[in-house]
Amino acid sequence: MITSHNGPQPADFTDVRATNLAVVLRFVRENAPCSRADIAASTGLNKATVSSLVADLIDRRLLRETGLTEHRVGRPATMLVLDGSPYAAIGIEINVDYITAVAVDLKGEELLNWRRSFPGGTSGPGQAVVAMAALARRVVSRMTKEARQVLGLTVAVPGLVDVDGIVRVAPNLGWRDADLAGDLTKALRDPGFPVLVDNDANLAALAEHRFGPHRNAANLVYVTGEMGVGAGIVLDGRLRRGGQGYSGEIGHLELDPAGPVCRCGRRGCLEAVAGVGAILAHTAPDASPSDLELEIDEVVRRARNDDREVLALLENLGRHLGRGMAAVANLLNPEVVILGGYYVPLAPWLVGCAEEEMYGRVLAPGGGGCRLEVSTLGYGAAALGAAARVLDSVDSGRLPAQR
Amino acid sequence: MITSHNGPQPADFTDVRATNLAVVLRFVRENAPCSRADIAASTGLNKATVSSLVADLIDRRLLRETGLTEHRVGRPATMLVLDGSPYAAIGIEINVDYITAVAVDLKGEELLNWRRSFPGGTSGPGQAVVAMAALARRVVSRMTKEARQVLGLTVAVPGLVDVDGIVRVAPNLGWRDADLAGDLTKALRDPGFPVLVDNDANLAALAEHRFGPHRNAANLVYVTGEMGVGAGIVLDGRLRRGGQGYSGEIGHLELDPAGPVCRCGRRGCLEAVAGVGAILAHTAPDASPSDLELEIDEVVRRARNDDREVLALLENLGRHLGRGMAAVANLLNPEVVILGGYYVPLAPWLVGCAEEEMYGRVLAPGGGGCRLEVSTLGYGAAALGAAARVLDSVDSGRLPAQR
DNA sequence: GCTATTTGTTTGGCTATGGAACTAACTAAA
DNA sequence: TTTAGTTAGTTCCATAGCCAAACAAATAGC
Repeated sequence: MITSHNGPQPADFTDVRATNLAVVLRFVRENAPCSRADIAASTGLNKATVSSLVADLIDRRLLRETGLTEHRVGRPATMLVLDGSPYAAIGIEINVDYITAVAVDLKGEELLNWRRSFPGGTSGPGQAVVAMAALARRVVSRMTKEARQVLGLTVAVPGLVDVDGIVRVAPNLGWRDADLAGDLTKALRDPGFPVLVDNDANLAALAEHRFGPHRNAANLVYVTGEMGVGAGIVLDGRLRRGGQGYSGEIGHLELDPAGPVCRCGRRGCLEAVAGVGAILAHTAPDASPSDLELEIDEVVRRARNDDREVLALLENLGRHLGRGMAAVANLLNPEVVILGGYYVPLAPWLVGCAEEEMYGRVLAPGGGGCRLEVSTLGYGAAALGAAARVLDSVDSGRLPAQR
Repeated sequence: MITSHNGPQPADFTDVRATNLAVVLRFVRENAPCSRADIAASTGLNKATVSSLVADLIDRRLLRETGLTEHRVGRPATMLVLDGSPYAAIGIEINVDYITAVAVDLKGEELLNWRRSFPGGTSGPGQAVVAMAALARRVVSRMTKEARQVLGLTVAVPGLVDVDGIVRVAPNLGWRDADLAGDLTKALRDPGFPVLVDNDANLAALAEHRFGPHRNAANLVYVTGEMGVGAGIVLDGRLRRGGQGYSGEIGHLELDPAGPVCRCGRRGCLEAVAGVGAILAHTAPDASPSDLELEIDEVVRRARNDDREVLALLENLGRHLGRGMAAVANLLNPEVVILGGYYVPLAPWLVGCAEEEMYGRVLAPGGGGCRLEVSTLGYGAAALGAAARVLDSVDSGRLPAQR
């Protein structure tokens, strides 16, 4: 595919072909089932060209013909759909206490979703690589058994991942400067597919952009509330990682210089006043990070029972969150900000006040058209996004070889 | 040029040609003088292709052959340079008290830089359109007299400009929902070149990206300190405008809920604590907006004379500014944040403490590689960027017709 | 003057698009 | 049942524009 954004990148015919193959593939993904004639009419490509492109994609087993249309004037059309069966994309998410693996087919249909508990907190990625490699091998072998070719594997890490895929800092895992992609590739011994690493919020944003209800939005921000708070930024239809890959670090956006002390040492960081930790500090002051999910469940239970203290804490959190999101909305003007992670179960008590604060602070007329929404993708968003990362590279022209 | 970022956009041969023409043009812009052989070697295009492309560009009078190299083994090379003479791009910047017009040639050489005082503050863009049209006509006629073809005109406006070029709100000008591009096109009566409108900070960012000392940075943020504070965001080599075109509104980033009241009604906005108005409120409480420049000169004078009060105010402003820039750096991870507008003359007293605050707050290792710098483009940055906007569309493949 | 070297052009082959004509397969109506 | 009309998809050909290789041109150095 012809990439226009970074300097002199000459184009030739193979680029045209790749671009048009990707155009057809994406069109079918979004409009399946559809006919060759539909594709030609909607994309502007010539009928003959579409036929040639479709034949190519069928050869590569990316598309498949289904039945014909009936009971219409004129020759019935041969309908085309994405062929889900021959390929798989794998996404793995690692966190303090668990590893999640998902596999999806070309359509994005989830093929499997495995979660393994994982005793994190060790002093390096060594054990994690072993555990991830083991899990990945089992996923790959399952996919192979289903006669699927694995297109790629991406790992979502809660930390700073630089442009080369090196994990620079992952505070909750205790990692620094870990070449996870390299180590994992080695552990998998020539896996035959690319292994990538990226930040979890970035990948969750990608998942929303591809699979979420706001998949039409070319500009969206995904904000994840775990122990920390991170964001993934999609602008003009692509993930924006910044100069070194460290974009989206909003956890230490300073909201109130007189606020509570954050674990980073300063006061009033978004994370300290609007992270889920800000609530747990009151309701379960000595919970360990690995009990996070249970503690949140407890908060939800108390909120459901109209526990005054918890409701007040949640409202306070929501207001601070709304202020943070206003900053994001003013700076980036996305169509939507999507709350994920532990913000999801807490959303019923957060979103109202967060919205109120946010809309009141966005300068652009009509709030700049920016809505605040809650993720519907569940906890596995980052893992799903990791798989989506693989599909993205297919969609942008890196098709699997013919035959 | 083949744009890959927004949905199905099929490609054909003319796209390949346009892409490669743009590749050659950009290469020559950055490496002139150079030979056809250089271009082929560096871009990877075939020598024959380069010859054909260069011939085309010479036909369109975008390139010109200069002398030959001498005293080298082998056949001497015909050197190529951008042909500055036959074209011009016009940028106009409108502000409360003045209108600036600049014209540049293809190389970006400034052909003229006119500044007219303009009694703003009226209740609509009508007078401004008349004044701008008059100025534009004079610039155009000067360009025509120099036998230059005008490639386009862009207007920089201090306000929110939506994706269609409508000025939604321009507080200092008192405008709302003004179709400036349309009105100006009408006033110029079929000018024969495109007329565009964009936000001033966006365009200044573009100027930095093309002409500034950090022109290599694919990710940069330009922050302008006028009465308000605005930002222009370049990520992955292109201006990012957000969903509706309202990105970069950092003026009302809330830094301190207990801070001074902002003109927006809330407290502690970046604009209220780190806008130049925050100083003038103390040093010249009843200055009119149109005296801004004089008042800033006075502040600079007092700072040079070690006026304690002013130095303290500047340090305070710098610290707040640094905190705001830390938010930007954490969220976007640009290679550089460039301070412009009235921050430039005040920079000697601001940058030190702003940097200190910023670097201390950026989470990524090594500050994420993000530097804080001061614009060297002067007051006309937005007007220059407006002209650069025109050149950008040429560079991305919209070449003037042959002959 | 001869050779080596480098530049730029010419020629031919190849790929992939677009347009037009054509075949295919159906519905609807006479 | 035949015929006209409609839509789908293929075939054939012209064209654009890339690449590779051969070639012509112009120099330095011996």
